[in-house]
Amino acid sequence: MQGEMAERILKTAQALMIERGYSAFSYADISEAVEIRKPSIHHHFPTKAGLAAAVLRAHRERLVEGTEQLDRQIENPWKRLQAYVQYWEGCIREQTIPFCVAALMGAELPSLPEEVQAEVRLHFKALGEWLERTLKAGVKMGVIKLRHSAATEAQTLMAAVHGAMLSARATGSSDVFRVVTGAALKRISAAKH
Amino acid sequence: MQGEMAERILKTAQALMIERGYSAFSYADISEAVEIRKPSIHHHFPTKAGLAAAVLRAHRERLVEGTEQLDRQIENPWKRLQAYVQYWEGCIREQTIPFCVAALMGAELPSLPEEVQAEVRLHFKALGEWLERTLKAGVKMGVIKLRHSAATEAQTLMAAVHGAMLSARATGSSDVFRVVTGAALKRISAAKH
DNA sequence: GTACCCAAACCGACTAGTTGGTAGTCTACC
DNA sequence: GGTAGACTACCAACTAGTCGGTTTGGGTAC
Repeated sequence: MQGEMAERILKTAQALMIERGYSAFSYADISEAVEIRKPSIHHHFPTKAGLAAAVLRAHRERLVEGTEQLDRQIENPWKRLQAYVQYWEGCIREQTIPFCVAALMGAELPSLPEEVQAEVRLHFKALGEWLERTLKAGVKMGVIKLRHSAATEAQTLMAAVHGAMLSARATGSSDVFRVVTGAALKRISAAKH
Repeated sequence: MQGEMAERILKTAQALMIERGYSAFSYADISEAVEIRKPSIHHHFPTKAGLAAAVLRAHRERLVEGTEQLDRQIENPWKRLQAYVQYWEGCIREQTIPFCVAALMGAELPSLPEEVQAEVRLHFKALGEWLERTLKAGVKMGVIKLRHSAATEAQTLMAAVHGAMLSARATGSSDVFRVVTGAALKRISAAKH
């Protein structure tokens, strides 16, 4: 991919975007955290919009890679969804990645540069498609049962995850996230409970 | 409450906050929209944090008034929840209030002034409590049936609404919101479907 | 070996514009 | 004559981004 410094800038930018959103982080903030002069950041990422888009692109690539790995390693589609949700619960609990960058950018969407908006939309599309695919596979295997269309249930699940993230941030506790997403998964499980 | 100009500033500030979030709107923006000089805004709202807090306070007061009205006018608790959701669906469809200010501020919470953070938390608390109260009343009346505790189901419903708002903004369509919240309501309805 | 070239990485100094906020003044009204 | 509301003029701090220049390490021709 790119050099080590570019990688460090990307990582720091993501952390700042997650903490503050797009317009509340600056090149000066990154400069301080990465210990590099401000103009040098422009050398790696000429514009702020380009940097934010790169952060989102990397985030989406990790999503795709992560879900593909789940598809390979876990046979049961319901447990794949559980693993996805548990991954986020860990991130929120440990405060390593306390929010999804793309979801946060989604909230600020109208004020974002077109370049960044496009990346946000791609993330929602990619996540929605994986959820729908996985739900359908679960129904086929008899481990998931749905009351509505797979598309609707996928959107419902995504909304539950994003909404639970919001509540977790507002209340300052990962418990809400665990409880809400846990209930959402239980609801579509075909196993008796 | 206050004077007419203060009211206009509040209204404009809310619209800007909903569109852009906290840090991406400025006194200059309000000045242009309301047609008043920038320092005159400081006369009504000395600080930006105070203005944002006032916007959230007003928003919460409308929430409390609105839900109290629903409690009085609609006997069936399930239909009260439906009315609440339909209100938002209309706002999103007509793009009058395309997002909940408090939810958006919740996403940006860590970067907000303490004063504003407190108001955001109060909103989540007030909404959660009304949802829980209404769910319990519905169970008592036999129009709602729950699979989990009322507290969990209230948090689930709130997450569905906020997550659906996010998806609606990201996709630019109110359909997602209608479908997701519709499914969430159907799920807790005691009526056969 | 060494003289040369090049591109990537980096930096100090700077720009034009914006930010939230202040000081002091003017005016209209009770 | 006091007060509320609005104004002009201003401030220091910060914003993304630019400019010209230096350092560095790797290739390459002689």
